[in-house]
Amino acid sequence: MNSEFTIAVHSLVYLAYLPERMASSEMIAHNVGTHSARVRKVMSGLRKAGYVDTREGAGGGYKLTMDPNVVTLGDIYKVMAQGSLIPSWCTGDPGMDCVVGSNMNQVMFGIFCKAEKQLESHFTGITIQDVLSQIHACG
Amino acid sequence: MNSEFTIAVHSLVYLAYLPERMASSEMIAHNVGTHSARVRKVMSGLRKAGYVDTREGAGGGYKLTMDPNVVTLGDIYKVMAQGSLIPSWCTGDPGMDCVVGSNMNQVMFGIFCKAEKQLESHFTGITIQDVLSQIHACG
DNA sequence: TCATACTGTAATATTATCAATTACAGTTAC
DNA sequence: GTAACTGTAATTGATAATATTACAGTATGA
Repeated sequence: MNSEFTIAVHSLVYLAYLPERMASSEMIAHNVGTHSARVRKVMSGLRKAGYVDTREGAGGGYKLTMDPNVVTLGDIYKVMAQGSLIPSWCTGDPGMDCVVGSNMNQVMFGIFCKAEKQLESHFTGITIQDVLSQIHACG
Repeated sequence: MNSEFTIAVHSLVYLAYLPERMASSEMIAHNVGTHSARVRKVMSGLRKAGYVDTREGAGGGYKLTMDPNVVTLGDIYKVMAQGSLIPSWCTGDPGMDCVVGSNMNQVMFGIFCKAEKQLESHFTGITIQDVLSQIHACG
């Protein structure tokens, strides 16, 4: 699984947790446990998808624009990690003589696609606020 | 996703397809599109789990022992790729001061575990015979 | 207007993971 | 005894993930 998805979720939950709902890449990176450049890349994707606002320059940073009760992990998955379940490595070869060898690729692809849809719908059942609530329940 | 799972499924479907339900690692490797040593490693796991029988020596190879209508991809997943959905890379750090940073790891782990259970149950709904039937339907 | 504090992005290094390859001991059939 | 297999591990090579560095662009405030 793509770790950018996890970083994105963590960042959004962190923003939702902050009273101002705003933080710099440096602050987020420290909370997530990675480097600010990586956070900026992930946040750039979230901005393009409309989940955060960016302000460049001094005092700038990222601000959550969406309602944490509305945005789901499914939304984030679609933006950051869609297709991550399907293996890049495929077996068989369509040019083969054998029915099994020549069609396995296609059949497995179909199976993985369905699996991915189910995974997505699982994530769609969890909002950013849900994650934050679970975190508070940990304490 | 671990490609050993795909190799295992392909191998079992291939065995189920053969009239004798038997083949050497060389034959399987050719059909799958990888090397015999890799096939042997995967088949070794399937043997330990009881899905195939092995015969060493000349004229040996692997033989399907289970009913293709009974063995599911879920069974194979459990043996070959369990846990593959959970990212190895984790965000946050339990020793942190911030509630979010210190608990995110645990919460995300729980979410991924549930996701994995659903994935498993998706695979459990598909038998080796189902895959073979889908392949025949391709022609 | 200049220094400062940010984002955006790309390039490069560094690891980690995955897969191919090789090797060889052990086993069975003939 | 030889040939054809499996079992397993070690090594190499390829690819992907992550960290690091760098710097141009932009806003803020003295």
